[in-house]
Amino acid sequence: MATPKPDPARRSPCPLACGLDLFGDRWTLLVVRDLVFGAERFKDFTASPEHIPTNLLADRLKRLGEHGIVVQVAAADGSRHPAYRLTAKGEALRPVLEAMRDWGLKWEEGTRVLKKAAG
Amino acid sequence: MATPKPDPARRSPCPLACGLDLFGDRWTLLVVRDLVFGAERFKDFTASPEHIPTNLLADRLKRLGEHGIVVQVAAADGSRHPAYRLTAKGEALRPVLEAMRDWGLKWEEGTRVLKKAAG
DNA sequence: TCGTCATACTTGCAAAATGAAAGCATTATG
DNA sequence: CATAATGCTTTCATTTTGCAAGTATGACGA
Repeated sequence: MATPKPDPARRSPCPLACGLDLFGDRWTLLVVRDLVFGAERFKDFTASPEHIPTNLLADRLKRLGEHGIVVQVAAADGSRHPAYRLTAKGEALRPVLEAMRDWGLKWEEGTRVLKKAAG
Repeated sequence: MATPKPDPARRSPCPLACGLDLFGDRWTLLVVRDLVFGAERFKDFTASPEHIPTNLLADRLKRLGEHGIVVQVAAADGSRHPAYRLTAKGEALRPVLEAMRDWGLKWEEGTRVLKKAAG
């Protein structure tokens, strides 16, 4: 198979710019955070303190799915409602979240970690 | 001095959410990247391959200034045009950029580092 | 000092994204 | 079976983005 072409919509070959095209907004990394924290179901995400609008949540889950960061799996409890899980590519974002968390804790007054990450 | 209150506009005390309110968009961290790479003047930023619109660049430099991440300094070459520099708070974002860079390099096809960071 | 070019923005506007609210299937529960 | 919970979609006002053009100031050579 030929070498896959880089996305023509990409702004530059910079890995940072490329990442920001994917999760450079106010919500996407919070969804990833919730997944790291063990969220699986739609309502889990809406229960987070930031209260993401449901239309944005649906959109973000879809986008993350399209980019191989999230997959739908059968719910562990046998429910037929969809459950979401991080892929390896999604789990690999953990160091990004940790770096941002550390920065926030050090430089932004009044921030604190709310729970421990699952895993 | 009394304990400073947390920003009432803050979505939650989560350091991640707080950081995203500041740099959760497609451009802000690219501006920080350019500063790490040694950019100082307005035109330096516009010369980057992503070609940030000038109205957004002006807005982002202002916001970063208001949040103590960037300061205006006298230009090293004696010019009276403004020069921008990262503060310690801004330099502290370096691990965030590095984590995102590493993620992009590993998971996003065709990305590559364009230059070496200054400093 | 005058003219010219570069720099550093600001303004205007169309298009896209955001976010609040309500609506509505489908699934679970008593 | 009735009712509630879940997982979305739709609507629409507001905000943000991004392109293009305009403008004001600084730098520089004649």
